Amino acid sequence: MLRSMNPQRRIAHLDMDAFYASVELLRYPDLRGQPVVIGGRRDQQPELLADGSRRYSRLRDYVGRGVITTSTYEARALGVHSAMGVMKAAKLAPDAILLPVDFDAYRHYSRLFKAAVRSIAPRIEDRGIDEIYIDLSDIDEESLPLAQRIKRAVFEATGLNCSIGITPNKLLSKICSDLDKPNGITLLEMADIPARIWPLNVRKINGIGPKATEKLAAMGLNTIGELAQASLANLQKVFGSNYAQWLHQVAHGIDERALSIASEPVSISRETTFERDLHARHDRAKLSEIFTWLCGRVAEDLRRKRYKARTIGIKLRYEDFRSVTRDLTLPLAVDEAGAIRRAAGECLKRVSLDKRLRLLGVRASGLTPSDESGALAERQAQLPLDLP
DNA sequence: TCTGGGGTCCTAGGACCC
DNA sequence: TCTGGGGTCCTAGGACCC
Repeated sequence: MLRSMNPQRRIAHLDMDAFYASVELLRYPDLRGQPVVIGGRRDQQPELLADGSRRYSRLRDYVGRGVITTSTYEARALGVHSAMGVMKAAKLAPDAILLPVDFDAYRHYSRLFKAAVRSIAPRIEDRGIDEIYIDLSDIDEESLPLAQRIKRAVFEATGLNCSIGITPNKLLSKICSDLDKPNGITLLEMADIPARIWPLNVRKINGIGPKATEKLAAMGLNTIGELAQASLANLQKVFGSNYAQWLHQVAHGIDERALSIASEPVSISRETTFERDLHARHDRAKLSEIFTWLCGRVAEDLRRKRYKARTIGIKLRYEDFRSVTRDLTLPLAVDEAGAIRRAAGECLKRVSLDKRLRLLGVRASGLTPSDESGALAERQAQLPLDLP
């Protein structure tokens, strides 16, 4: 790769601390210092009382499906973490405050913190609502004061804290931004890898999830250092050759990936988990209503973001949590609710509807910018004429 | 009282073309 | 009626991430 010819890079990973929960604390400062979790359904807004105070929902009052999206550090101390079912969290922390998610607010603060960082270092890679990579290679300033300056700019723009890792690549910076959370700065060089990275669990590596961690544990490999000492041949017996080679590299802290400064979406989707499982025949009207609604939302999203999609797909999750998907690629790209509904309806005919469903989703992929798709279609139509 | 919603990337097989 | 590879597109599922 050309990248390896470059002098050493300096890459930061910036991660907002307990982002959704911290945004909620800006709005409800009286909750500061308390265990607060964000998640569940969207219907438990705090109630404003006559004396101006608020009455909040408690975790113990919640009934139904849903997971925790984020929690404050006080709630985490009680064992409540992201992706945990709300009902399970309620057992651990019945008195914790429960707030509904408000993505519009989080997107607003997301734009603010990213703009603040860009004013100092313009080359950033978006990694979702609450984290970014920053290329600091061309900035003439020592890492520690630079990191402090970025953190200060983020705080001044949002009132929120973040944690930053600075290392020669994305892999290591991602690990490091987590090492001194919250409100931390971690700097690391390649020479520090044996002392500071190798003792960590393999799960700390972005790209090693629950399945790979379990397989590695079965091989007796728990720390990144143990993974680094493992033979490539042994890894290849358990993992595919590509993944085995990647494991071997990342264990040594090697990662030449460039930052992706601009990107186009690959797919746009909407899905919903029902309050109770629905049956295709018994709950036909309800299911049909939700299906049409999802197609409408996907159409809205496509038009708002100015894309058309040539492939429409559905996703079903059965009561036993098994999921299936079906796709249909159309001759022309679409962005209208009716066309999406028809294509998704065709997909629905190809799945079994004997068991009850807990989730239904609609997905649009094969995206083309809608501004140019007309011109593109014209060009394609002319193509045969241009051939010799 | 299990297990959300929005994504990306990879693999693998079959169709089809050259 | 005997058999190549390579390339692209489509579909389905799964791991992983935030």
